[in-house]
Amino acid sequence: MAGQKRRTKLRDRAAERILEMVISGNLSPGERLPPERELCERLGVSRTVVREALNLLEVRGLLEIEHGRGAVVSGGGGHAVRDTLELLLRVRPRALGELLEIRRILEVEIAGLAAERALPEDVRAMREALDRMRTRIDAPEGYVDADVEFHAHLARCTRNEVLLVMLEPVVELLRASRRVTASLPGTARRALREHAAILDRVAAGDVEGARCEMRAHLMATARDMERATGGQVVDLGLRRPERLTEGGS
Amino acid sequence: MAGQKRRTKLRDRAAERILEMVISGNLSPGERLPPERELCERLGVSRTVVREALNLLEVRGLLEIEHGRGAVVSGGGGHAVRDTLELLLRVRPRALGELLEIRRILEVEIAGLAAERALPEDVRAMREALDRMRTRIDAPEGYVDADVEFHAHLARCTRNEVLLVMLEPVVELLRASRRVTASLPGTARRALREHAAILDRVAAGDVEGARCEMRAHLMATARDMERATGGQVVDLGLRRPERLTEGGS
DNA sequence: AGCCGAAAATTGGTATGACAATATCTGCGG
DNA sequence: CCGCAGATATTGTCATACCAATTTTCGGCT
Repeated sequence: MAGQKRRTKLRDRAAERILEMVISGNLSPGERLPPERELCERLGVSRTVVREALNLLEVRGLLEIEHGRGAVVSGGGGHAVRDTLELLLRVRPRALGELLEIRRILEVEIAGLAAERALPEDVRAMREALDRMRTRIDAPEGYVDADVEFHAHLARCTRNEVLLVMLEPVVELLRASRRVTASLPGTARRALREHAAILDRVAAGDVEGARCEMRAHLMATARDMERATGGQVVDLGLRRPERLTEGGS
Repeated sequence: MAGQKRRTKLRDRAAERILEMVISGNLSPGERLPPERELCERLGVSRTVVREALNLLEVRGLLEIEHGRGAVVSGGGGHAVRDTLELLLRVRPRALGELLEIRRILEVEIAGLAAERALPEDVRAMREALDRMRTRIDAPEGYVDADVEFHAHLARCTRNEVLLVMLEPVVELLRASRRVTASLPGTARRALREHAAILDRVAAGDVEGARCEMRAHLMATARDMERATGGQVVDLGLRRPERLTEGGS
């Protein structure tokens, strides 16, 4: 026979071909794919199959499909990993502690790598982020945002996008927890000091020092969290009645 | 109207409800879900929607759908993360180097955590794996398998499943590369020595020592790979004409 | 001409029904 | 008891129709 067995679902083969179209067609993020009906003709399958294939690629993070507009190539594709891990957490909540451990590992190394690779402009931008943090130190909302931004920027210094992708879900999930710790008196100011210390070591290119400061910072944060919750494992607001998939970037 | 805006796609709301059914129903991995038609009645939507919802949950790793049999709850859910990262690599191949860096970070810490948490039976099992490795040292196939198994078992010692999930894709992708380095004369024997050294430190509970040995091992491996490929970035056989999704666990 | 809004065209979302492909169960005959 | 063929259950694919959101077109008005 010409083709092998039809064991693989049509949906998957269609997704594969669409993926190849995207890759070989050099479609940059933001560009639109042909509409479903046209893909049907090109691939020689029904619209059902094309839709399932597009859905597959959307869930995997390659596309973003919008009602009435079409499917566009997604940049980054970070939310795919995040959503997957989020689902994992909802099925097995005990995985949260494990995720925290991974975050600890990665962030410490991130600090080290940042010390190796940060450019002057990175340092400058982070100083500004730190300043913004300082001004909003009494507004919990803005403070948490600035805090997250600081960590994100630090990660970006590593010039490792995949690292960013793998870290993003964790950070996102921890937003709520930071809000908890930020409500404790004094912690915000202390965190600010620690961030400054990290940035100082990064700016100096002191790899081991940066790692060390980050480790200290994370340990202090963990201690705060424990204190704030009375040793309980935190309920990080994982209830999400809707939005199993992602909407905006 | 009772319900709020219809902004969220029916597919997503259906997936959410099915997910809740799985969670609240305490369905263990391996158990079957109701057939599509029954879900249609229960959720009050068409089969189209139910199918797209099930597909979503399958891609996310919660389910495994088999033709003619139905949808069963999947254990682990590791392949979901792997497939997502794999797609990322196909769209942006340059991400491979970044993934390697992440692996380096994680494996070093894994060695440290293993030294903290390995149980006697773990050590025993790993010694056996090492012995199997020793006997097959001249058969590249079996050697690579044993090597991968050693690293996997080490990761399992951390008692951190999520860590395993995040590491799996990387290891899987690196199988091919290990085959390359294993073909160089002497490397297999040297890797064996290094593995033994790591295990020795783990068994002794020497956290820093284990980290150190692992770091040395990875550096040596990287050097070999560089030597074997003449400094080229390796082409790790990422071509996969089919199977965008996963079949077996 | 230029602006604005309604109508038309485009495109994804949902519903329905039918049939094919595959797995599982059932009962008959040996 | 075993083996095998048919019946049954369940997912996979197709075709069609219509709904909903968005974009584009175009005609009327200023």
